[in-house]
Amino acid sequence: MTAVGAVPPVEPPSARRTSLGTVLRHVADHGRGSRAAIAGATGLNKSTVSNLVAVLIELGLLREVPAEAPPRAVGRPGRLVELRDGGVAALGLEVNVDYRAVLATDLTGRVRARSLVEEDHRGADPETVLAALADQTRDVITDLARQGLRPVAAAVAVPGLVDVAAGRLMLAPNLRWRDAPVAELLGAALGAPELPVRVDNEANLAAYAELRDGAGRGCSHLVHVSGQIGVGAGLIVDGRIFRGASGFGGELGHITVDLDGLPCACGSRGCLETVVGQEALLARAHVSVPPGVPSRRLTQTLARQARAGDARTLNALRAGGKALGVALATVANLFDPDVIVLGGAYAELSPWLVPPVRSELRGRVIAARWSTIDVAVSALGQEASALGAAALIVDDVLADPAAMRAPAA
Amino acid sequence: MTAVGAVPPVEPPSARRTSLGTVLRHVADHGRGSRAAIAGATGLNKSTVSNLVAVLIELGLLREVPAEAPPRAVGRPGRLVELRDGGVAALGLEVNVDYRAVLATDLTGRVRARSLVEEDHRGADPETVLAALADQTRDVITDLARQGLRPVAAAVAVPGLVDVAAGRLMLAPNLRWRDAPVAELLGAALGAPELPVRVDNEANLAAYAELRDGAGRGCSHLVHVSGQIGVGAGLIVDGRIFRGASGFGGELGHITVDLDGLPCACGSRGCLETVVGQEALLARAHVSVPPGVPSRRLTQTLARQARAGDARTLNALRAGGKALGVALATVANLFDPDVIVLGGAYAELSPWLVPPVRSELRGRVIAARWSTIDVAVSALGQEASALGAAALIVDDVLADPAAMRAPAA
DNA sequence: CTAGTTTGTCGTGCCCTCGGACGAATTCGA
DNA sequence: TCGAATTCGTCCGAGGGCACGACAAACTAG
Repeated sequence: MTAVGAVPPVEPPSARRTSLGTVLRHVADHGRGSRAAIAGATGLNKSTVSNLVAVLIELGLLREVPAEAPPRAVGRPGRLVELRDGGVAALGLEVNVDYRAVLATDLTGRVRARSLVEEDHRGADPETVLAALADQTRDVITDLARQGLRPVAAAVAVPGLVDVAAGRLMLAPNLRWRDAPVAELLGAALGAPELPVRVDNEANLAAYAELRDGAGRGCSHLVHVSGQIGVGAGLIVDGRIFRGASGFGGELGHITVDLDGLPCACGSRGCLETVVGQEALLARAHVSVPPGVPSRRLTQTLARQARAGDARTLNALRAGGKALGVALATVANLFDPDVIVLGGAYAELSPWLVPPVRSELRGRVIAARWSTIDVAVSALGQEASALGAAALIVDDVLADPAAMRAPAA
Repeated sequence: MTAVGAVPPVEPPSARRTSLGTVLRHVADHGRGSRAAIAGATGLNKSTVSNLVAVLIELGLLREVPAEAPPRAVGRPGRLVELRDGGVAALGLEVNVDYRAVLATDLTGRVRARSLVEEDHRGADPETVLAALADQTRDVITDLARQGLRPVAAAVAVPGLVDVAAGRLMLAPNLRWRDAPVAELLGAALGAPELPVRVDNEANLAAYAELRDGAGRGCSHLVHVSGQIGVGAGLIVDGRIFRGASGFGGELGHITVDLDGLPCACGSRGCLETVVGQEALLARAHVSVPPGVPSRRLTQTLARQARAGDARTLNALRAGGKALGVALATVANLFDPDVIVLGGAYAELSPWLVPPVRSELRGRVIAARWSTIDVAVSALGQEASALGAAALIVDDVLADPAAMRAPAA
């Protein structure tokens, strides 16, 4: 009676779940293979793998490769199985300041449907915005249905502090949202209660996308810097999203790069944002900012002026690149990542930012003498966060395939 | 044939191992309890728990509580089991610049034997130093034997970059060691091949000790700053030691706090060490440093002068505290820890360092508005790293009790 | 066409956990 | 003082799940 609050902290691992996950994960990571090869690589028994593969095919997650090139080895050729790119799909959603994105991938990570709406959400009502996002999502789902794909879950990327467990957006200064139950609202608006909805921070998910499908493939420790309105970082530690004790991890924009620097909106001085935040760059480059212009257009203006050789713009980018390099050197000294990925606006500005960043890293990172840190540029573009959201769902499926229901006939 | 390199990546989880671990871990975390209570809390079946407890008693890890106060509930009273503080012991060792420490704890974490030798190891031969450490360890082991305790494994804390998997110390600038096979050398010197030896970084282990037995008990994310000769940090992420991609994580001493600061020995400028490293503090406080004085004495000198109200010393500590606060604000913005622990020399200097650190954190940490970060002072002293090393071994036992052999009669 | 090799499946047995039944130990109430 | 109620620990049987070995299938090499 007293122990009711202490119900099973870990639900029955059930052994089966982990085994199914082992096999599916192996196929996802190493590509198609025969049952015998999978058994050899995972350490499971051949017959066990056979059994597990049968279940996974039944669940619509794997399929036997229909025909194959003539085998080159002696002996009976194996019947290859691979991830099924039909059947199950993952939804990746994003609400950001001036756009909404929805996309869906199959298990292999390929995008099968997408939808992007540019709209300014600043100060708008969460219910309204999420209802619009739900409409978009329904369109994507019907598109999926035409391809024979069935979504199993959705993840939403939002720009702010998230309580992941509760699916709530605690605080999003740029949206001017506060304590919005995103998962609940979106679930209601979708009218599909059987579709689980997860919520996570946009920077974290962009970092995850880089890890899975972008510049950080194969890495375990990654830092993704996204210069949007502010300067945020998504951190991947040991292959998993790093959130910190209370979800505030990766606040790169307000680390101090200059003790006596300019005052910042946060109340401090010399924050990174005061040098390489979008407003700061525009001001230094003397770009006039009419109200209501989406931030991406402003980045394009900066890039155009830099390409044209405008001295003030080049100076702004040089100073910004140096500050960014100092900040990233600090991050590198603390986190020791495999790779740092520049995303968001910084991807477009990378020709001018990367050289000073590399130079500062060389000079300031202690470990640089032994192992150099890769500085890469994101190629995922605006959809990065939504891609990361979908990847999160794909990972859920790979980790616990048994949680899936078999496809309706 | 081709897959030989890919032998079982995870050895048979064996189900039993994890179950034994679940039960033992529960008792360690929640204290003594009856079999029925453990079953209720872990979700395992009563009979299963009975079975597992019997095995753990057989292994010498648990014991039934001999007598107990009269129970206050109706029904048959449970027979309580608790962690056995006899039988199994964990060895925590440390080699540092000017001392060697060995201690042993029982499973409950209580120190049962210790040994400390002050000696300058700078430039000394790894073989010689580790042979001396092995002698010390043997003395501790005989002391343990008198108490009926049997060591099951040892962990060594070293000040430098460690390849944890290989048990090698790659680089220790202060010791002037390079690529020393610490685990191997110590194992040979001990002449006890059945005693596994692990190696880890001293700052990491001190942080772990704070998490387990010190100021960070119950936290999951912790930063431990140790001001010794240099300035190092140990980071705990999600209850586990954070090492980074290549083991360089937590290099706090060389993050930039002042763009135009003093040049640093590392080749950069404005590193934290140039302000709050021991040399910097001593220079600013105008303390003369005769050669060969252990660093701890110098810290005591600083503290004495500060207590006496020496203006130059107070100024040095004020400036150092501010720089430390700026650096820790950066760490907090990135890592979002529950608690920051000041250890090493900073523990002794904490009366003068903590106020400016707290003040900078308040002003510069974005999350400080919602959740304040605790700044604590280490109470573990010089033994912190060795305690953490022993805690690591205890954790190994708790995680996989079946790896233990039954005590010799 | 035969020997050799590798693959996938099937039957058997073991390990481990669960669930229920039952004796044991204690409190409460008559 | 004694029985009812309650809770604890153990025993026994059942079933899930994996490993092992045997065997048929499929293919190459000569």
